[in-house]
Amino acid sequence: MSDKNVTENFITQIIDADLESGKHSQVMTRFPPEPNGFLHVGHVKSICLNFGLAEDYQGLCNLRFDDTNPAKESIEYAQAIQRDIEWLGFKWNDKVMYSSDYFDQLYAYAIELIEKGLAFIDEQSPEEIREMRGDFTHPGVNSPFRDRPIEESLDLFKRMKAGEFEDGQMVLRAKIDMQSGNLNMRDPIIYRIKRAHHIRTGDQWCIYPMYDFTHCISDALEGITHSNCTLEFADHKPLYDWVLDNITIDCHPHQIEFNRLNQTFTMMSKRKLNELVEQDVVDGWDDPRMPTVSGMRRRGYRPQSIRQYAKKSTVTRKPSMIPMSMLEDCVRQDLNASAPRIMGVLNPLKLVIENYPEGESEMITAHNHPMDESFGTRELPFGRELYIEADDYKEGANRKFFRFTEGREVRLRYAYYLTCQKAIKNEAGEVIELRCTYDPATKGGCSEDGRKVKGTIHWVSAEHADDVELRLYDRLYNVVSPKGMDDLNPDSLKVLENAKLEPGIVEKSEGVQYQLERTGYFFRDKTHEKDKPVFNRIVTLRDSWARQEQTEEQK
RNA sequence: UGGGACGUCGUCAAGCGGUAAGACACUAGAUUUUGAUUCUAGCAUUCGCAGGUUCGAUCCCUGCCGUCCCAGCCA
Repeated sequence: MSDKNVTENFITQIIDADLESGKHSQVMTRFPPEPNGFLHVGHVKSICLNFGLAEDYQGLCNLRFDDTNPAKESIEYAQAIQRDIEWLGFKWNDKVMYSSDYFDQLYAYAIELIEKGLAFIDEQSPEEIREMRGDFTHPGVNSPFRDRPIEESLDLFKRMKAGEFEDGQMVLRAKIDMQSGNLNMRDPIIYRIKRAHHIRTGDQWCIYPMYDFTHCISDALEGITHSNCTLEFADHKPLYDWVLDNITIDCHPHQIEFNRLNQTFTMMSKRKLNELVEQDVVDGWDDPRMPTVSGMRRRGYRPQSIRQYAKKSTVTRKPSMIPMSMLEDCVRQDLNASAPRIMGVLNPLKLVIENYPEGESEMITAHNHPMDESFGTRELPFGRELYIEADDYKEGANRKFFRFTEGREVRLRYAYYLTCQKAIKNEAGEVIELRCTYDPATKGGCSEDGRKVKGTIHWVSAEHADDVELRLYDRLYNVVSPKGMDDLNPDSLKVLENAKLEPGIVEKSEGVQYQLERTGYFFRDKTHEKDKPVFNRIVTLRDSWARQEQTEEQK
C-alpha cells in the first residue's frame, strides 16, 4: 500500500502539471467547514483530500471556518470540528483561520466594486428580487436601482454598515448579467444586513458578506493554490472567478470541483441529521449509528480505517454511491490486525459439565491474537458451569451444523472437547440448560487420537464472567438513499442486557477495540447502565454460515 | 424549453489511439482450535446508443439518448 494519503486522481494530475509548469512551487489547500453542525463521513472525504494533498506534496492546508452566517453558527460546533479533524490525524497550518478574520478586507473590496460601478445597493424586497431574477426559462430583469449613481450606492453601503437600516431593507449586489443562463451571475447578492451575534466578532457587524463573495477572496488572501470543493459548486465558479478578476488582488486560486461521498443507507444532510438529534431519535450527534465522525469514534472505528475508506472512495467528477460494505471492509481489515481477541457471550445458555468435579476450577491459556504472537497470551478460568452462546445449540441439527446438538462433540476454544448429553427445557419448551461431559485428555482443545472435531465455540466461566450490556447496531436507515424519518430502520439498535464477558477485560477496556471471537468487534461505550459497563458492537465478523443458512431458508 | 456536469461489471474505478487494471460485493473450492483470517479460481469479446475519421477507437469527431446539479438576503 502506498504511503500517500490520496490516490492519483484528476486533481493530482492538475497539481503535477502546475508544479511542472512552474505555476506553483508549493501546494496550499484549505478545508472550509461552516461551524453549523458536526462533521460526517462525507466531510471526511474532503478533509482527507485537502489535508492529504498538503501532506503528499509537502504543502500546507488551512482549516478555515466559513463563518459568514451568524444565525446558524456556534462555538461548540467549531470546537467539535477541530476535535474531529485532530482525531482523524490531520494538522492544519499555523492557527485556525476564520472568514470573519477578513471582514474588514472584504468590506474594502466591496467598496472597490461599488467604486468601479460593478456593485450597487438594491432596495427591492426579497420577494421582488426573487421575481426579477427570473428562472431557468426566463431571463432576469434589471433592478430599478441597478443604475443608481455610484456615490449613492457608496453612501448607502456605508450607512448599511453603520446600522442605519433594518434587516432585509437593502442588499449589495454585484452588477453582472441578468440575462445569464447561470442564475448565480444574475446580479448576485454579496452583502446583506443581518443583526445576529457572531461567534467571533460579536455585535461589531450588522452586515455580512455572502459565501460567493467571501470564499474566493478568503482563498486568495491565504494564497490557496487549489480550492477543492464539491460538484454542486461548479455553477458558482464563474462568480468565483468574476470577483477575483474585478478586484485588486494578486492571487487567483483554481477552484476544482470533485464528487462528494454518498454512501448507501446513509443520511448526509446536516439538517436532517440535526433533526434526529433534536427529536431524540438517536443519542446525540455521537450516537454510534450516526455517520458523524464523533459517532464513528464512539462506535469504535479507528481513524486509520476511516482514512483508508476515504482514500478508496476515489476523487472524480462523477456522482457516486459507495456501498457501506466498503466502509465495513476497511474497518474489518484494520481491526483484524489490531484488535486483541477475547471471549464473550451475547445470549448466555448455561452449560453444566456433569463429569467435572464440583467446586473445582482451573486456568486455561488463550492466545490474544491468532496471527500475531506479540499480543501474548492470557489465562482464563474454566469450571463445571459455563455459559455458551444460545445459538450454539440446535435441536435435531444436521451434519452441516458444527455446533452442539444432542450427542455431538464440540471443542470449547482453548479448553476441552465436550459432548452434549442432554438439553433441559423449561415448561415453555425452551432450552435453558445443556448437560455435557468433557474429555479430560483434550485439554487445550486437541486430542492425541487425532479425532476430528469440526466445531469450535466460545464460552465463559459462569462463576467468573462479568455482566455487561452489549449494543448491537444495524444500519440507521432501511433505504439505500434515505430521504427522511420514514426510512429509518426500526431495528437499528438491539440491546443485550444479559451478556457475559470473560473476566479481566472490563477494567482495562477503555479505548481498546476487542474482537469477541466468532461474533464481532466491540468497543467500550462512555455510558453505564445499571452498574453494567456498556460495549458497542463496531462491526460483525463476516459470517458465511449465517449467509448459507439464509440462502437455504430462501430455497 | 436556460445554464453546468457526467455516462467503462451489481457498486466504485483505471484507462489519455494499439486491442478492458484494481477494489467492494457475489459464486465455487482449499486451509483453519474464530463457519473469522488466509489462499485459489470464477465474475464486462466489451466501454449509454448510432454514425464518422483511422490499418486500428473505451479513448478523436458528429448526432442522439440517459442521469445529476442550479431559481436562499444558506454554505
